[in-house]
Amino acid sequence: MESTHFNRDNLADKLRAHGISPTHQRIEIAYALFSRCEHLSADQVMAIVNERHSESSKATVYNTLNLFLEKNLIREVIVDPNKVFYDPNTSPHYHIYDIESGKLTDIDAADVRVTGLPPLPDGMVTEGMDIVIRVRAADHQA
Amino acid sequence: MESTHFNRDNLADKLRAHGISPTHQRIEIAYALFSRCEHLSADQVMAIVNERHSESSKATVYNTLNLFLEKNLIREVIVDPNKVFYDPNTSPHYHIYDIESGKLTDIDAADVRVTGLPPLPDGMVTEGMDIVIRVRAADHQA
DNA sequence: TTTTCGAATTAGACAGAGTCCAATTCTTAT
DNA sequence: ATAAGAATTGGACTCTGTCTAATTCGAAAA
Repeated sequence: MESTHFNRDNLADKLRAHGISPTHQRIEIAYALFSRCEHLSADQVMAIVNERHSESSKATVYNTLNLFLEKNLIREVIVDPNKVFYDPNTSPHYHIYDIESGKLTDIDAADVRVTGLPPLPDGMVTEGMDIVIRVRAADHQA
Repeated sequence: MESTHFNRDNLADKLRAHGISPTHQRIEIAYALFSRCEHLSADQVMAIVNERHSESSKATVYNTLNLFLEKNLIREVIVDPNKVFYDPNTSPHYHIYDIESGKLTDIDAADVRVTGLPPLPDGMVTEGMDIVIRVRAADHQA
């Protein structure tokens, strides 16, 4: 099982599997996200993709990230009021957020159990649940 | 116990109790938040406060909301990538977020139990936990 | 009451994230 | 090879939020 190892070729397949035609720019953006398995903001993605030569414009980066979101290739994580993070991990999981460094860490949802939630309002359907644990280095005072 | 009923006078006391000198503008902003018990964005607060006459500038509204946050008079809720909501309810609670209307509803934390969370990384301390249940009207398709 | 001085407020310039648009350039099927 | 549609682009634009320097407020001292 080498499927965790992404290269441009199997990423193109992954895009096609999600109904996305794999253009050069889209593959580079997917590669940025999936090769390093991190939570990246749009401008981090842009910086990575354009490291060597200019590969993608700002508009394309945003278009593509939103397309990936729609097609459920990635998820967005909203913890910082200033920017959205994009998460290449789409399996159910929650997050630990270091409020000082801004670093995000995954928590596998499989082990987590939440009980005592009230019933949803009538005619409403769950789209998902986000849990964010905000943490801080113990020695720093708030 | 009529303490749930806020007027300008007991709001001034509430501000003082949190170490905030109660100016005219601060009281109006507090009144906007606490009289209606809703989740408001900064520009909603500004609109409410300036409904009749112009009472507070944009800078004051932002300064004041951030001051209230620091002094734990209110909390911020980050669910919408576009704007922060300010929450006059500081007792432990979570949120239901209607992704179509943007409406936020409180869930009392007292009944909710979360188990199976991994231990925190070494030297880290919890600042708090946010839970957001994203919902949608059942008939609308995603 | 008047003066004084630090605190609060203000307008408007600014910054950064993200969107929009019309023009250009790629894809791809024929 | 070509035409039609899709993707990409730069740059202008919007929106939320911050900053700054100047003004105004208000409480305490005189």
